Amino acid sequence: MDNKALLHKHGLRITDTRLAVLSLLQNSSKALSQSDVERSLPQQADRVTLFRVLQAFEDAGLAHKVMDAHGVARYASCAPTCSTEQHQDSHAHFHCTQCGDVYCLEDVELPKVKVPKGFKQQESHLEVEGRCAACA
Amino acid sequence: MDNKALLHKHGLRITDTRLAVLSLLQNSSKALSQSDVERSLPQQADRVTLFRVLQAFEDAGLAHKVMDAHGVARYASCAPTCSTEQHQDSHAHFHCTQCGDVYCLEDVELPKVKVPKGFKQQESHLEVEGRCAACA
DNA sequence: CAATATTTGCAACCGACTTGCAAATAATGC
DNA sequence: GCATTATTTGCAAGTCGGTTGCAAATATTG
Ligand SMILES: [Zn+2]
Ligand SMILES: [Zn+2]
Ligand SMILES: [Zn+2]
Ligand SMILES: [Zn+2]
Repeated sequence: MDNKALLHKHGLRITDTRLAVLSLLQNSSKALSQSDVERSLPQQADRVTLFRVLQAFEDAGLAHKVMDAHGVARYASCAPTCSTEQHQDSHAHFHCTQCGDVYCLEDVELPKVKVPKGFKQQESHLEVEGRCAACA
Repeated sequence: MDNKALLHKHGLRITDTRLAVLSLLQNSSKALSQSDVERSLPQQADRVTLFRVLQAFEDAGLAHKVMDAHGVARYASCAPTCSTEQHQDSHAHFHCTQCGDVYCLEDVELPKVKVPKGFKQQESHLEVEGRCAACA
């Protein structure tokens, strides 16, 4: 399935910017911030548009958002099983303490945690810190 | 040991604002953002001062910083074993998806994760999402 | 109490995030 | 293809958290 069909399947109209951003995310080994996308995009697009494209991708289950160590949102493409209804991104993330880059890691079995009385658990995420290959 | 001695032990001068912020963190069941602190403080202080107080607490090992789901820093008081040299806050954190509040949880044994070749792991943190007692 | 080092408040700036609105554009049906 | 409609885009502008430089205020030292 090409990306036009992919966008359509997730209920989004096909535009040049969306196609370009989608490819960018798919071909990146790391999660990209909005400004990363803005800088890497072959064509140029307004910041607000990129903000909304990334937001739409997240809503549609095409990309998931990870906060980096500075609290800036970074996006990575989703597994094919993600949809508008539900994301299935249970994998861990690696945060480089030097350059700040964020990488998706494999799925991991997470330990059970005891929460205070009355609290309801939904999902858990593991965040790993360290140095990436370039910085180590 | 009272808080004056505690500040002194961590190499910080004793000021009214620092004492008040320290008590606030110690008596809070949740992690507090800078603006939480500003709102809850009995006395009033400039927001830059609070920023620097929290920053100093983190450097000194008196408080640790957790990013909430919106990428805003929240602070919680540290275990007595934390110091300028090293933090020992290996516990998990609970993030309420409704109100956004962050709570420190117990220590957990974390699973080993495989990272890409050349990457160096340092620390890992577990983030649990769900509803807190008030929101559930 | 004087001398010194630190902390505070203020003004100001930055970057990320967000919204409203009008113009441009994609999808739909003839 | 062409008109109609719903969506997307760009721009202006505003919000908020985080951050710095500097001078005034204050804590510590002796
Ligand atoms: Zn997903
Ligand atoms: Zn991921
Ligand atoms: Zn600590
Ligand atoms: Zn904590």
